[in-house]
Amino acid sequence: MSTPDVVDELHRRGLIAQSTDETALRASLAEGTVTYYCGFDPTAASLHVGHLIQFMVLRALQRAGHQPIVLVGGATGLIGDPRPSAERTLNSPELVAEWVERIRTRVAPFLDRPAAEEGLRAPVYVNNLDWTAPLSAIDFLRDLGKNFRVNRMLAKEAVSARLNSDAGISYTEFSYQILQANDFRELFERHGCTLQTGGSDQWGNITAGTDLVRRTHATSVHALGTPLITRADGTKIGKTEGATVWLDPELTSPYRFFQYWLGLDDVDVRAWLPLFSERPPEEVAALLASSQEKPQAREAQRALAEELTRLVHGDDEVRQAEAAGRALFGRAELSDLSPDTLEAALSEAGVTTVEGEWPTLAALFQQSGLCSSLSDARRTIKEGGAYLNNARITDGEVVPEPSDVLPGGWLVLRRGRRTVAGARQIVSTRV
RNA sequence: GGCGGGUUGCCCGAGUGGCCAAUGGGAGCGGACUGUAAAUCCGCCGGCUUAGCCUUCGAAGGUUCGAAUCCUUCACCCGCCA
Repeated sequence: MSTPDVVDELHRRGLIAQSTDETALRASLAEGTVTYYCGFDPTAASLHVGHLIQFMVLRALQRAGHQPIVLVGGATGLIGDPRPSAERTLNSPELVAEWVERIRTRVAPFLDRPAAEEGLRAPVYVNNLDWTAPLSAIDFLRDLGKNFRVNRMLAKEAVSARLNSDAGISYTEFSYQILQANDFRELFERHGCTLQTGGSDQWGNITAGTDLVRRTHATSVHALGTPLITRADGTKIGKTEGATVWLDPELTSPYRFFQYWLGLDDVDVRAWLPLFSERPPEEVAALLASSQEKPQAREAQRALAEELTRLVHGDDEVRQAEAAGRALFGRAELSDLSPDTLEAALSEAGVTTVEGEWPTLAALFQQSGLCSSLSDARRTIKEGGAYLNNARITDGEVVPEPSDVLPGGWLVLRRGRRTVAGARQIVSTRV
């Protein structure tokens, strides 16, 4: 029995949108351990669910016995890769450095855990600031710049889109592809890295790297591009209620993370399940069939929510998130829930505390973050979208009654069908 | 350096002296219908002590009874020319 081919697996799951010479890549992967890398730029304090697909590729290759390198772009994050729309705002070096660290610690579990538990190769972490910062302008122009033809650089989609837009493009962002190309060259020289994976929106930068290695080392190295994932409604992955779904639990609670996947529509979950699930193909097929036959059961959504929450946040958080969901969306009367259950559920959903007297309900909605302003809270109440303990609120100017308070001192606030927060009064001890 | 064009609410984009808190579209939010789905329909979508008031149209000044709209200066962006 031959070992399953990792390229086959990636294709089956739809994780490959484009690649360089695939025959050569397959041969290389079959021949022995390949060192491969994927880079993440610190453009925010955390990665988000859109980045998960890169980890799926990294993990599949790791499982096949290859050596991962995770690059965090301490240098490229200072420059900014060209977005199709407009120039990026530069972030301060201090901030970028902070994000680099934060991202690096969050990313570890994806590859370190399999290394520890299954004896796979442990990832190497690198920061491109290490080799980019020492580059002088002379080095950059003489040693690197000579390898790049402006004609080809202009032809890259990210650049040409901007050239044809009102926004134009700065020399800074135009240079980005050279830095990313140089990363591949550095990793080839330092670690023998011969494969880069990344999103298809990065394809121009990725091939700039394979070209550079070919020019400077007369060697063909490889690249794999993942498909760009969009939702059925055309919006980007990972946005919900106007907010990004981050991987960092400080920014997006595991509960909300779980709810994001659970709330996917049927079209999206069917498209995404193969991409994001590492279950055996038969299980994935069964879930897809279930989604077709009895979509209202939402089995595919639930399976995906459990699997990904477990991957990103761990077993305990899956249990908490599920229990919270059951408590807050279940049929049970809130007053029948035990204080412990209620507290656990609400702390997952989001909690606000009030010192002293209860404010008006409208103010409570604003303080809980459910509404962005008092006006917003009043508006929501007027529209019939605000609930206290699952009962619609009609007057926002009243103060909660003692009889409203649930066991444990909680009020359950809800906006719309499914955005929930808890509020509790703190009896301030006299100073 | 010269000439021209531009900077409007989350995004795109109307608006060239009062009828502008500012048309329209998208995103978002709420309701109805559902399956914690999609589609659809209806409503909302700067803030507040909400039949009223306050602060917005790159920044600062100015003209005017009155300015997003006119003038001046500054900043930034785009294009053509040098």
